[in-house]
Amino acid sequence: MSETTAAPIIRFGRGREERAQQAWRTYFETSQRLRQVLDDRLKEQAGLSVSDYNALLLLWEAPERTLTMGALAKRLVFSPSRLNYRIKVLEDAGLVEKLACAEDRRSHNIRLTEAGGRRFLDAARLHSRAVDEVFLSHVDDAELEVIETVFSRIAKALP
Amino acid sequence: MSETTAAPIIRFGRGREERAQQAWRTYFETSQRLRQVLDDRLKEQAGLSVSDYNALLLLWEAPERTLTMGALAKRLVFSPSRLNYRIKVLEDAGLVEKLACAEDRRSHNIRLTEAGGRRFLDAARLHSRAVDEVFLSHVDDAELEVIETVFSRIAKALP
DNA sequence: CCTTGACTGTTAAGATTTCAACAAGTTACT
DNA sequence: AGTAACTTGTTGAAATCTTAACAGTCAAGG
Repeated sequence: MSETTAAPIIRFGRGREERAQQAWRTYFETSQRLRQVLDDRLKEQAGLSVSDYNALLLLWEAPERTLTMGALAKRLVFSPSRLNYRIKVLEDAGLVEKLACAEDRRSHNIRLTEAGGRRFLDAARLHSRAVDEVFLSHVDDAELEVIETVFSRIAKALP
Repeated sequence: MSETTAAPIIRFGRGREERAQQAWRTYFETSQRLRQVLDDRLKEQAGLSVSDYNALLLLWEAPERTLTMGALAKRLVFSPSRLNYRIKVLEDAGLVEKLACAEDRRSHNIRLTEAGGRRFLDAARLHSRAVDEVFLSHVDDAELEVIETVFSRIAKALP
């Protein structure tokens, strides 16, 4: 640690505050690595980024396998323009199609194509295996329940 | 998917597998939103991305406030070329300086400047407040310990 | 109607990141 | 020494993402 400063902000081993920040950091760094590993693996095995996979997942689950741009942008955490770009890519790859929307002519419906569905299912098999391997297999039931509880509580409180 | 017992076609009630995937998803989505919120907030309040903040944090803690490119790239989860670009930005901003390395002449030492240190401390105050608000304040001690335990276990097992 | 303001996406330009190929320095082996 | 293999970092081009400004549509009030 540092010797020069009189009152460093970062200290270890003192109160709840310090241990809490340490726990945060462990969580945060691991979380980042997890995402990286899963992303690399999915790209290699299925040629999809985790973000694109999540887009397909949301469409797969939606009624008619269809969602508007807005709905997608909100659930993925994407800026409208990022989504726009990404959808164009998925569209060019034939996984998704963009349709005019009758009720609201500003809006566009994005629908999973047949090929997109097949591609999603392939990826889902591989991805959930990877999630098991890097995450779930290291967590017992009680721990998993704590995680589920805590993170949904946090999600509710998020802006 | 379970090979050991006869797998029922129809399951009544959700098994560990389904609940586990649900917990994963809650964790994963919330995790993404957390990062987003903290990043936005730190950018607004201190003009630093969370990634850059973490770079400064690692340097702050290092002996001599100095690390090599390689050491930084590894701890941040950055490709060498991304780190290279980002360090150039921090260098231009005067927060960091790049020095030749005597022991290994391929290598470069990155050192936090005086201004970088001040900037880091400012950001650290704001950031740790934000972390409290969006994360720590929603987690009690027991839960926090579970999280610390689980995520360091996972980190150890990561490739 | 008709205007005003909000909502939904789109675009262009610039910033950042990835990817692949590359240099230079080190290490191990002969 | 001399060479091959590896490690450390850098580069340029292409892909991706952000930001700010925009066009079209809707919805509410006068």
